[in-house]
Amino acid sequence: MESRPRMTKQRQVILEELRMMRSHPTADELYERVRGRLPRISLGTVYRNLEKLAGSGMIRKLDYPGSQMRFDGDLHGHQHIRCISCGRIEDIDGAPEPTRCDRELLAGSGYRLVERRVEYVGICPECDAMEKGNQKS
Amino acid sequence: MESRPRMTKQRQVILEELRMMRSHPTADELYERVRGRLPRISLGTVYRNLEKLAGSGMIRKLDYPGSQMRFDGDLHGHQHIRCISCGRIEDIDGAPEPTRCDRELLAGSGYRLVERRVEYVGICPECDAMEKGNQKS
DNA sequence: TTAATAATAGTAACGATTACCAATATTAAT
DNA sequence: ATTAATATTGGTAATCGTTACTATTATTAA
Ligand SMILES: [Mn+2]
Ligand SMILES: [Mn+2]
Ligand SMILES: [Zn+2]
Ligand SMILES: [Zn+2]
Repeated sequence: MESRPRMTKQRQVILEELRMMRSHPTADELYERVRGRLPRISLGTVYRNLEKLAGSGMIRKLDYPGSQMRFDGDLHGHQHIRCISCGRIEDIDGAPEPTRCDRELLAGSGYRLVERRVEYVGICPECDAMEKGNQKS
Repeated sequence: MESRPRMTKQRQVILEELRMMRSHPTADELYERVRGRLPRISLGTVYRNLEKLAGSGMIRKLDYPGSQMRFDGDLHGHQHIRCISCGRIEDIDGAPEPTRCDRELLAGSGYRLVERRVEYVGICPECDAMEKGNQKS
């Protein structure tokens, strides 16, 4: 009835490569990377394994609105900021997400609060410089 | 060079219907609704107009991770909570989004903070009751 | 009216993700 | 090592929300 996961070469390499990267790659970015070591791997396998690994808590899946999913091999508690210009996601080390008057705010809704996500959106230094360069007005 | 928007029957009806609805419909939900008044309208027209209306600030576009876009005809400043079970989005009237130690947190990143989104995720009363009913264990 | 051109309906294309399936690799037991 | 059970794979097709295309129509200002 139950099914034990098997540590395949593909799963191993995907996990290793993701942990090596400091960035937060999309599935196909990671796919390209992994192909360096396993040229015959398929994109579907990458998706499948990322899903499994995220499900078992070995990696983090980051899904932000309006962009494809990204993955994080760093389980250390940290926040992220996303660049609205290029989509890059950077780590923010620091205090865990704060909580406050949320209870009061939600009191009337009848909802059972499961998660409170704080999403930071900004412009990364590179894009900022670029925008300042191409100023039209 | 410049282009002035035209108030077509379709745009008018889409805006009216969205403003009437208290829910936060997806494009195709709104499409079904609008077809009651304009049977020959196409889904593409609904998408196109929602985009235009959102761009000009006449409606709000809500894009949450992992689900299709939703739209809000209510411009009054308010927050939302989304049910992770059924996807429904409900209004939360109350204080505007708080801000605090964010500056400090972001100081080291070099990013220019554009927006700080607080997303509430929970279980709506209906889904909560349903889950309590279908308990397996 | 007229002319200029947004906007439309219908449909095809897109891109990220998932589903399918016969072949293969991993695991645990022999 | 051999085996048997089955999780996983590679390759590909399908899905689904959304966007792009295009000939035709409707809106606007003159
Ligand atoms: Mn990270
Ligand atoms: Mn709302
Ligand atoms: Zn950037
Ligand atoms: Zn619900």
